[in-house]
Amino acid sequence: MQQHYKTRQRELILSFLREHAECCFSAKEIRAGLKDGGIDLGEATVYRTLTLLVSTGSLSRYEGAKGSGATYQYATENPACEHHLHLKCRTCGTFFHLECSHFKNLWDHMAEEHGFDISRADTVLYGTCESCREAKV
Amino acid sequence: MQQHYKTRQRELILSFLREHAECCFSAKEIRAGLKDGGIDLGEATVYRTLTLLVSTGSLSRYEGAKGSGATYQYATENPACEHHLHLKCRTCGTFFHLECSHFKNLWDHMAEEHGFDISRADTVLYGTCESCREAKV
DNA sequence: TTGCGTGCAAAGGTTTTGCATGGCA
DNA sequence: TGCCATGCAAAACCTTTGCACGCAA
Repeated sequence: MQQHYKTRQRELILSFLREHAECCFSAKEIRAGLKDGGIDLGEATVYRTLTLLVSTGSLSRYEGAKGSGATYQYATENPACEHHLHLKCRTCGTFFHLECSHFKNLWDHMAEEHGFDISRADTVLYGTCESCREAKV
Repeated sequence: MQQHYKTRQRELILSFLREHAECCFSAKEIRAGLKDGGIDLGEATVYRTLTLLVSTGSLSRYEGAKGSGATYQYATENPACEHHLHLKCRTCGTFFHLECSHFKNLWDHMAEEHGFDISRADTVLYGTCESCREAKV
């Protein structure tokens, strides 16, 4: 197993995401966000760091929608996340976090009846949010 | 609203996906599949056609996993798909279709209690399949 | 000192776009 | 004939990789 050093860059990236734990950011946005704070990191470093932090469980990675790349988010280790669901509106692009115990049934059912272990952190349900549904009418 | 012509290329791509309605294909795979049949379409044409067919509802588009691109599948209009769920194993990459009435509860709950209209065709749940779970032990 | 991390530049893969030509209606 | 579609090549994007230098432990 390889060892990991604690570096300024890793701290910066992780801090940035921890301070905005309710949002998802693309690699580009993270880089831009840090740049706004006067910190300029290499592109490769950002990608390598994100990959590392996802593998250690510090971050979650979500596959991007059409055209855009993947997005990353600080992974809260709150046990409440067992019932946590991620939603993304196809129309306005908003990303929602939903706490609802109703979902536990689904995960359990999937695991017990279908042998599939759903990754809560990775999974995003796509659809249309309330505001956009109303706007369409 | 723009009009659409019925062209040989569109028919070919749609036929290919309809004949393999149980599978997902990347743009590259679709092109390769047609090439095996002696049909060589331009790259841009394939992408433009796929985008068009998704917008008309003939196809579903799924965001690809890390590294790979998006995949497309023939959109069956079977009402049974109301209970249809898509799963993708992060380990082996296998794509599963699962028919289970259990999910209707979730969709209904989402719509009624949270105002979010989930798109069945677009949504993919990520996790680990049975075989890979066993292999890990 | 040792070995991992960083930054730059270049490369890789997927998808989009510009433009002239081709084809449907 | 009038648009829309196709094909090629080039470009745009996002992400990864190679390599020399820098830095944590």
